[in-house]
Amino acid sequence: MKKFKRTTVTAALPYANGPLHIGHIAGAYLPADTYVRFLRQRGEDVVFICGSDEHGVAITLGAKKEGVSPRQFVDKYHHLMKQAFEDFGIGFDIYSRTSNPTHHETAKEFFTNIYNKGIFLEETSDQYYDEQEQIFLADRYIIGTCPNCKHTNAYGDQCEKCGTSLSPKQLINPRSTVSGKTPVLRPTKHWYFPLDKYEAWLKEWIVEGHKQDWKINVYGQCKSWIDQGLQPRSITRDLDWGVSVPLPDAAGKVLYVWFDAPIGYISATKELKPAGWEKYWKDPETRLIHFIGKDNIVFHCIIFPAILKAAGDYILPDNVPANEFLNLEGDKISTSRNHAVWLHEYLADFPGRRDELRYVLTSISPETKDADFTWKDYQQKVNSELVSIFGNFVNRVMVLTWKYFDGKVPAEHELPATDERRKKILDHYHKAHADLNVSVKEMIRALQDFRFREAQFQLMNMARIGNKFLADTEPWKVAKEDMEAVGCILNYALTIVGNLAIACDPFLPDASRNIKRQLNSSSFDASWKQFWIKEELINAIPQHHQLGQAELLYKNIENEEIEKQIEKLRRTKMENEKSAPLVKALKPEITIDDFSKLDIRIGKVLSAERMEKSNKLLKLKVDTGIDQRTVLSGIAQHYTPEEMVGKQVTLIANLAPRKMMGIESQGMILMAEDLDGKLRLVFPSEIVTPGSTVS
RNA sequence: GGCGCGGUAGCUCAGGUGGUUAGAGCGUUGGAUUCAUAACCCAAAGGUCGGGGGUUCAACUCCCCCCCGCGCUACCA
Repeated sequence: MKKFKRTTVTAALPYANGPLHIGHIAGAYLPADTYVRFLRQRGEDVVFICGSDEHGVAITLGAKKEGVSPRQFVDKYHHLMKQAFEDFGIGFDIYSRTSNPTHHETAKEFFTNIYNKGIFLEETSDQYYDEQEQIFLADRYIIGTCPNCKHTNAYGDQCEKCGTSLSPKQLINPRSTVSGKTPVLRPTKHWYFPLDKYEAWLKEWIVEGHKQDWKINVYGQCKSWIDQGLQPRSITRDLDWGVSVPLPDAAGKVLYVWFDAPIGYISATKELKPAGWEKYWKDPETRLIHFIGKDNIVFHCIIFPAILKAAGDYILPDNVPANEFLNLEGDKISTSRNHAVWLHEYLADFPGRRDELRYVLTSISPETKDADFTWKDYQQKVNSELVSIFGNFVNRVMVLTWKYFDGKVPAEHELPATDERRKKILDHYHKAHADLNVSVKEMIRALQDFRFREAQFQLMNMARIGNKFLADTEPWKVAKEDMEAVGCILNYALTIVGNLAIACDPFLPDASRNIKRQLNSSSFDASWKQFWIKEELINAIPQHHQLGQAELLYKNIENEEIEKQIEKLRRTKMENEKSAPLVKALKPEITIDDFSKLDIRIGKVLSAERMEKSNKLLKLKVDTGIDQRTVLSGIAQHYTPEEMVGKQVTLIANLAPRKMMGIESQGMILMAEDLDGKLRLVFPSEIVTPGSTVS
C-alpha cells in the first residue's frame, strides 16, 4: 500500500434539522472516531473534520414549521448536535458549520473556479413560481394531490403517504405552501455540473482503481451508478437560504446543498488551520478518508470527487468506508415517528456510560449489512462482555496485586523452572504471550482495514486470554507456597492490563483513562505508543511501581434500566398510532355539477397482463359497454392478472387518456385503499350489464 | 421490472483459488473453581451454510432459476 504522510478524516456533516440518534453514531461518527484515535495513538498526523450541514430547503421548511427563522433553526440544532458530540466524546479537531462566512467564501471560490473554466452548463427551464410571494418554489414548497394515492398533501418531490417520489409537475392541483395560492410555471436559469463528462474518468478511478480496497457495498453501488450512465446535475436552486451563486445574473439563487455541503469539509479545515490547511487537501501524500452512511455514497464517491477533479489540484478520497443502516428493535429508526434512541437522551439517562454505548454500537456496527439495536442485546453485551470479561479481568488483577503485594508491582525476573508447578506457569505464560501478540496484530490489521467489529473483538480477546492466564496459573493457590512465582504471574497480568489500557483507547476511551488512573501510569505512559508501532505487547509497567486504588470499570445494566427504555419506545409507538389520523381528511366541498362531470361506469375485464418492466402496472382490456379499451392500473402488487379477468370494475370513463411506459391508458379503475395501503377493487354487489352508469 | 449489497448455529458475525467431522463470541446446559461485579476457567448440546436445479470424483464455496431483507432506479389517470 502507498505510504502517506498524513491523513484527513471526515465524518458526514449531519443535517441540522434534528438531534442525533444512535443510527448516526453507528453509521459514521463512531467508526470515524475509533479510526482517528487509532491513528493518533500511532502518533500520525491526522485532522478529524466535521460540522453541521445547515443549508437546503428542508431547513427552511423546518424553520417555517417551528415558526422561527432558518438562522434560529440551524443555531438550535447545531448547538444541540455539537454538544451531544462533545458529551459523547467524539474527538473532532473541529466541529464547524456551513453557515460560517469561511464556508460561504470557500464554496463560492469553488463555484467561480469551475465556472471560469467553462465547465458548467447553463439551462433555463420551467418551474413553479409563487406570484404573490414572488419566489420560485422548490419542490418541497409545493403541495398537491398525489397522482398515486390521492393524498391531498403530497410534496413536490415525494408523497410522504405512499412514498412515491414525484416531480412538482405531476401533482394535481398544485399549491404553494408559502401563500396557499396556485403557482404558475415560469422559466428560470440554473447551472449544471456535467457529470457525464467525468464518466470515463470515474470509471477508471473507481471501477478499475478501487476494486480491491473499497468495501464491496460501496464499490458495487458506485459501479452501478456509473454503469447506468451519469447525467448533468443541477447545482443551483432558487432559494434565499444558502450560499448565494457568485454571478451577477443570479439574484435569488443559491448553491444546491449537495454542492456546498462536502466543500464544508474543506472550509472547516481552513478554519482549523488557516495557514496550513492546504496540505490536508492538496498534497498527494495526504490520505483522505470519508466516513459516511450508505445514503451518502453517490455524493462522496461520484459527485464530490468529480467536483474536486474539476476544481483541480485537490486530492481524492483514498477510501470511503460507508456503513449500512442501523435499525432499532426491529424497526427502522425514524425521526418523524420519534422511533429512535437520541444521543443526548442516552447520555442523560445513562450518565458515565459512554463506553457502553460505544462498545455495543461497534459490536453490531452495520459494516456489511443493516444491523439491529435492541436494548436487551445492549444489556447482555454490556453485562456479559464489558463487565464480566473486560472489567472483571482488570479488577481481579488489581485486587490480587493489592492483596499480595500491597499494590506494588512485583519484580519482574526470570522464573527458574525449579519444579513442576513453575514449569506449568511458564508454559501458560508463553502460550498467553503468543496468543496475545496474535490478537494485537489482528486488531491493528482490522483497524487499518476499517473492520471495527473484528478489531474490537480482538481487544476483548486480549482480556479473555488474560482471564484464562489467571485461571491456568491460579496465583491465589500458588500464594500459599511460592510468592516469587505469584510475583511473576501478577507482573505479567499487570502487563496485560497495561496493554489493555493502551489497546482499548480507540474503542473505550473512558476505560483507558480509568485503567491508567488505577495503574497510576502518568509518569511512564508516554512510551506506550510503542505498542502501536511494534504491533505487539510491550513491557508497559515498571517493577516496584506503586499502583493506584482498584476501581470497577463498569457495572451491570439492571433490568429496570432497559425496561424503562423499552417502555419509552413502546409508548411512543402507541401515541403515534393514537394520534395518526385513521381516515383521511375531508376534501373541499363540491357541487352536484362537479360530480356530474364524471362519467363513472361499470366495465368487465376481458383480459389482463403484467406490463413489461413495471412492477406496479397491470394492462387491462375492459369492456365498457360502449367500447373495449385499454386501461393501465397500478394494482400489480395487489392483484394478479389471472384473478382480474372476468371481474367487474368501476372506472372513470371520460378521463383524459394518459400515456404510461409507452402505452396509452384510457380511463382509471376505482380502488378502495385500506389504512395499510392495500388496494381493493370497487364493484357492484351484484353483476350488472357492462356500461351501467354509476351515480 | 432493472441494478447493487446481503440471507451460515437462539443472537452477533467469520469463512471459502471447490476437497477430511462448517468456525468464533455471546446465550443455553453440565462440570470445575473462589482472586474477582454469582464473575472467570473447562466441556457439551445446537446448523440439511435462504430454496430448487446443474457442472464435478467432490459445492456452503462455481453456473442457472426462484424466494426473502435493505438500498438505488423506472413506473403506479
